Amino acid sequence: MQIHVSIVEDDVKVRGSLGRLIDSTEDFSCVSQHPDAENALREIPVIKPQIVLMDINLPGMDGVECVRRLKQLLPQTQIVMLTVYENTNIIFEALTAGATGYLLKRSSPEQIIEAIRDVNGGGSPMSSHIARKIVASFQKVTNPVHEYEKLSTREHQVLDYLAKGYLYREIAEELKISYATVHTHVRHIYEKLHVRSRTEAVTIHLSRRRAPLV
Amino acid sequence: MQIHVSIVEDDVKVRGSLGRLIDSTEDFSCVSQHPDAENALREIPVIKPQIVLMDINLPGMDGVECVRRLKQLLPQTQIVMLTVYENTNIIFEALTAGATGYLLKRSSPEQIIEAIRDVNGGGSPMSSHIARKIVASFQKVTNPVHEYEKLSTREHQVLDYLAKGYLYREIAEELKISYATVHTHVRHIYEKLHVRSRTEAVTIHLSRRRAPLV
DNA sequence: GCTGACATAACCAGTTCTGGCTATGGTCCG
DNA sequence: CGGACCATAGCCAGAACTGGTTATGTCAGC
Repeated sequence: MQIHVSIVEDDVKVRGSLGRLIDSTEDFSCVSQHPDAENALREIPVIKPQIVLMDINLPGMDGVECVRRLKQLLPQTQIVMLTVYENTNIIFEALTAGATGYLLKRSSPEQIIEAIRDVNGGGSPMSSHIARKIVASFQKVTNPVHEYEKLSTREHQVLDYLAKGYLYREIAEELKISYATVHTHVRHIYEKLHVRSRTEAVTIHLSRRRAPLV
Repeated sequence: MQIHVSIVEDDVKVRGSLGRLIDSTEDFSCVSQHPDAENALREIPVIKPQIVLMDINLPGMDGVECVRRLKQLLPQTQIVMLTVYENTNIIFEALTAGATGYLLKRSSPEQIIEAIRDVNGGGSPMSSHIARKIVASFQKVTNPVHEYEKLSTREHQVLDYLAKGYLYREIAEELKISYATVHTHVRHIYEKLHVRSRTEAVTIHLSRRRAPLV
């Protein structure tokens, strides 16, 4: 028996090529396509596909909210999120909302097909890159303070300068170390704090520096 | 009569070429060179040059502190700071510490000579790029809140997303506008807040959002 | 009706950051 | 002594940001 797949995606070109990809696969069938969340919520409960591919970014209601509602109506349906970027917060929200997998749009056709097969087989497909982010997100949520405390002395110093807006080059000069070393410290800081940018790290830093007074 | 110039610069190559540049100029004479602030503070008061070229970044005591002390000992001496980068904070500190001019190291030999002549003639040389930063710094110091209030509604929205660590691309998607427009908003925000990076803008943003509660 | 501010959008050229690696030497602990 | 950090440092590729410029349409206010 064929696996029925529905697609929710506002970009008509992406939607079309996904549909063709699915229909061109032996045991898959694209049973419906929806340009927005509202349309999807109206029609998918009737169609009852096994799998839904859902774009995160939709006009009007976003993909995450759509997953939340759809999952309530169709708990058996597996939903795989599609996104062009990796935003840790949204990944986390989508998963708690009920998504089963999480794929990057730049994934190859083979990977997408494989992912659908995986979900149908009880798996939870996601790029390894995203998988790490998810683990990180959970760690962040369940244990946010601990990680910050793990920063070494040097890493704290570097973070201080990052918060002041210094360039790597300037931090290197201030601390009399090389640019490469600053770079390495920054990477370690990001790993420990589970963030992907200076701003996110600084936000944590600033909030932590006030919190201890409580 | 010749203009006597002293140089404070830790990099021996830069020091050497500056010295040669000065000595190769008709009415200039490089009367001393110093590899660090401590050496400069010990010897320059004895030599009493008219002009001092001072590197901002020195091992041990930095150039700004050195200016502060040197100016106390030799109020008549004009000090021109040399730096490889443009950090608004340091520029401001150097000027309040007593520096008269501010030059980028990547300035041409002609510009450097011209700057020394300018200082000796009562001027205050600095690259136009730096001049703007200084004006901005003063505006920032004398009127920090006003500028922030000038942000338009859209700019405030964008700044909110910047603070959350969103990429331009993600902000564009959220607000349903193009990447280029986000870029434009960000530039306007930086101009109004007189900053050069996301982190600096976000720092102001976060501090403002707490302040009104007081 | 013009001026000024705002929101939108695009182009280009640098610069900076992010994230994979690998690697060495030091320290501390079990 | 081995293992686990830590601090240091380098290479590389790709992504993102910064800054300068130009341009268009809208809308409020004079």
